[in-house]
Amino acid sequence: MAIEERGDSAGRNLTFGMLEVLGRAIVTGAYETERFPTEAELAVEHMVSRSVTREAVKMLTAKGLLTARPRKGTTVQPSSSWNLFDTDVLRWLLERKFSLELLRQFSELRIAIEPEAAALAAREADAAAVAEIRSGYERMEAAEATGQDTLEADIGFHVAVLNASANPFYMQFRDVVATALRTSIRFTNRFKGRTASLPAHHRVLAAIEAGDGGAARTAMAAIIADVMAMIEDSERAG
Amino acid sequence: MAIEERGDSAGRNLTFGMLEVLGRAIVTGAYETERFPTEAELAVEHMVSRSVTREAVKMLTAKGLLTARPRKGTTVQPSSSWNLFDTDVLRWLLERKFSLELLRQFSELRIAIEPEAAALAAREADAAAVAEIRSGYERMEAAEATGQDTLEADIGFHVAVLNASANPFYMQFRDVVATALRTSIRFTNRFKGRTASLPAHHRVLAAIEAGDGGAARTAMAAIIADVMAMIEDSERAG
DNA sequence: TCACTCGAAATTATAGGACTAATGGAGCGG
DNA sequence: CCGCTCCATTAGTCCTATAATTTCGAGTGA
Repeated sequence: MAIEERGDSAGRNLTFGMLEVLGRAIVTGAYETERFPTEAELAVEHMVSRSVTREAVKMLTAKGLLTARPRKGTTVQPSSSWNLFDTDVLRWLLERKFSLELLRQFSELRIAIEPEAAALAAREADAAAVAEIRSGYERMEAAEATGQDTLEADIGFHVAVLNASANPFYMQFRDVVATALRTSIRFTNRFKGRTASLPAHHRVLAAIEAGDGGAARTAMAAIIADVMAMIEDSERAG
Repeated sequence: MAIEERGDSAGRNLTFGMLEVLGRAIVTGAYETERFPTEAELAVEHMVSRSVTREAVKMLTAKGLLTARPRKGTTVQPSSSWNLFDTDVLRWLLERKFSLELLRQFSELRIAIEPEAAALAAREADAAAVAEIRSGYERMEAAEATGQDTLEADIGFHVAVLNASANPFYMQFRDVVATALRTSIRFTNRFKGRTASLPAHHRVLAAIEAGDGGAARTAMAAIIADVMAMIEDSERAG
């Protein structure tokens, strides 16, 4: 199959297109049973030059999905060495191999990150960062009223809190959280009428504005715990 | 400068060698004032073919350090889009641009991750994972006695706890924590006679063996808080 | 029979040339 | 002054040739 023929978005150029195709194939387990093709085979199969093939393979290598050795060929790495905090890898996983278990594991991570980020934000955030959080909250209020834009508003709020932590390691989770929330909407949408709790989010905002780290941590923890409870209910329900 | 002439380890091949050289140069800010060279210039400058150059650039693109567009050239991305949880990127940062601030920010992340990982480990760890943690602790005891191997034993303990969480997102921090601890030894070594507290680590082990998540969380939090206090003391001292 | 060496084959790694495509800017025409 | 066209620049793509690396097996000698 030629890459240009794929119906969905193939990326800016042939290399990025091939990156998407191969990345998705790898995370969905297409090469768990059969060996990964050689450069030459990939080039023929996807109707691109060896240069394009090699560059795509190198990018996947950089993300931890592949290794290449002369004579041995190119092989898929065990999933334990994939970089899950690479937004491409995470997106492939969530879009193509979504599972409640994966969503629960990701939410377990949020339990660690976001309350602590909120606490940091309460201590460290400057006026602009706090304004971003407030603006995110107000957008959620507006979305609540109209029923539109709820997901993006929710994402905006959580991203604003991460940004306000003034710590690059926490800020790193921006894209990760945004990607995960956006792709899991198919799941959360099943719960009609269940939107993110405005009062809970307001408690986070108020605590950060007051500079109260402990209260911000507690309030954010409550939000994520709520998400977590919903997921665990679903897991029990099957 | 030809890559083969570099004194330090250049990686398995020319492409990986160039990846290291360019990656280090970028994170240390070598291109903050001057524009990033074009493919052709890089190839000439490093005396490699355009193929090698392009593959190295593609790997750096995959890690979020570069973007390339026709006519515009290859440009360095703002550090906010670098993937800090890529072990290469983190290693370049810590080895070449070490600062107390960076170490403190990283420790702030550990405050979020490791206590929660310990709590998960207490709930989820199987016998083999617990055995790994115990073995890590015993290695620390032995290291304490001989004064050798203390750093690697400490790393082993913390990595074993992350592994025991049975959550791939927490396990992802294995290499990151290992890299950070290993490269910050130059700093921690300045505190002669100050080794990781054995009793504190034993409390973590005992809580996990007892399946007591709350106690494991508290005990691990104490360990990281101790590290954090040391860093903040140093920051005040200058 | 066993171990050891050495050669051949497979596959990635490297080099380099030719051409294409995209894009930004200069210059030209209205 | 505006807008269009054309040109220069740079990454993107394709191709071919050769080198380097490593596995596997054939052969060889004890």
